[in-house]
Amino acid sequence: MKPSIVWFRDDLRVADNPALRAAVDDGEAVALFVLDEESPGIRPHGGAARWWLHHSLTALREDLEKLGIPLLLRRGPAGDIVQKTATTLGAGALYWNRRYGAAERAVDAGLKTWAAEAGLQVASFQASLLHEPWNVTTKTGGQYKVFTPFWRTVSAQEFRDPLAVPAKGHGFTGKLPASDLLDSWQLLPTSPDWSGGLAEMWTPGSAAGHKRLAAFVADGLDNYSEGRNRPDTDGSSCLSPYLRWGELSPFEVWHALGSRRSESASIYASELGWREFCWHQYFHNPEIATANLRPEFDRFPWAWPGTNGVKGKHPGHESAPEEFRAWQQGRTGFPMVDAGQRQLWHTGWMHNRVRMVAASFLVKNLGIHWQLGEQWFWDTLVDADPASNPANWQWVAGSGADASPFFRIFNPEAQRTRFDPAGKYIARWLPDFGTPEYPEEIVDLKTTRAEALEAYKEMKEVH
DNA sequence: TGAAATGTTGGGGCG
DNA sequence: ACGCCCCAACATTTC
Repeated sequence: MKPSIVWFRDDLRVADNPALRAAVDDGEAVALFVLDEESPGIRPHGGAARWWLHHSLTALREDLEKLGIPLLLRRGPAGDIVQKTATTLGAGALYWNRRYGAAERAVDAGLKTWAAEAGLQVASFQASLLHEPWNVTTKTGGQYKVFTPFWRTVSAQEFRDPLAVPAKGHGFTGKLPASDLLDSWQLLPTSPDWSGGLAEMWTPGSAAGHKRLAAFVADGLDNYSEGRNRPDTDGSSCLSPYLRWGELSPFEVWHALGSRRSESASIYASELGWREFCWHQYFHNPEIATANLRPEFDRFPWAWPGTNGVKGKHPGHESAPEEFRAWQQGRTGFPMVDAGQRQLWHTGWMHNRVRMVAASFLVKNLGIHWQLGEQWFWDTLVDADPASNPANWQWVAGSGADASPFFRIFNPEAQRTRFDPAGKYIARWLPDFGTPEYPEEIVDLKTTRAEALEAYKEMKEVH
């Protein structure tokens, strides 16, 4: 009896895992994870993501061990590695859950062709999205560009319930090919080890994800419509990293909401909808992290255009690179922005409302291209994925599909009064606020706002 | 999932 | 009682 390989990617869980289920149903299963930093077009993980991945793989290995299924770790270009591993092992079948980036799909398609020629059974499954992007189209057959009609259509459709954890006793017990030691990948930071704050806030792994989900449904969901806006409370679900790494599936999360139809439950459900919407945009626009979805933004006169060759210089922003560093390090002199950046640096996560404020400030008050902000978040967030992170940055910048209008400019001070009225959030993350050490405001909100609107007008005027 | 500028309204003080 | 002014409070428009 030949073993089946289940190739894990962004689905680091044993529950609700159709690929794992297929492998187990076949007979004996071997799990494989490939750290692929070489295949062209696949974005290498950021620092915070590497930390999460290390611990997530440790947790996955334990969960698989309970089922008796061994986990092989290999590093290199996934196409070659999977092929070699399957050959060495003498595997009879190859299963995985689908991914949606163009480069990833190219690797997967190549392997499907190879497996079919080599006589292996091969199948892929839907696991990371509630709705496959190619199954969601407007009446005229195009992709949805506006969230509301997208969500109206999609949330009315049926989808499966989550699958149970497979029974144990289906693990492969024969001789295994060599596996890397997880430590040899050096995913954890050293000299310095900056991960202490991440470990304080997070427990990666599927078990912790399920625990967090249950706690949120019990304690946080009913107040979510208010709570999600308040960085001074625990109103966020904090499920994003678990969804990003597939430690929770969206089917499980949806299922956990049950039949609740409260306003808060609907708002939370629509956040899952935004996640789907971002992934669908990524599927249709593989270059979403580098190309404006609205091409007119290619002409936007950024003070600091980033790396995509956008021309232009806007008066008053000569020192943008230093301002960018101030933004990254949380010393802009605007407490809402600075507290957010310090929370991010410390925990690998930033409250969603504060993300919007910090992003708006970078793009509209500092005039710095959204790509630079996107790259910073990519490197520092534990929940950044290649779809949601760029899609949300383009949403803030106004260059996205169903984006916020450019002239919707957040005032970080007004946001602070509205959403952190007692100053609890600021006090938590900015111990130096109110002392002589706290930096001066690096720009004037009123004039930079006016300059941003002027730049936007300039972009619109060019033909 | 804004904010600022501009417009409108209506109550109170006052001659 | 009336007109006038002031100015919050709210509504609408604009960016």
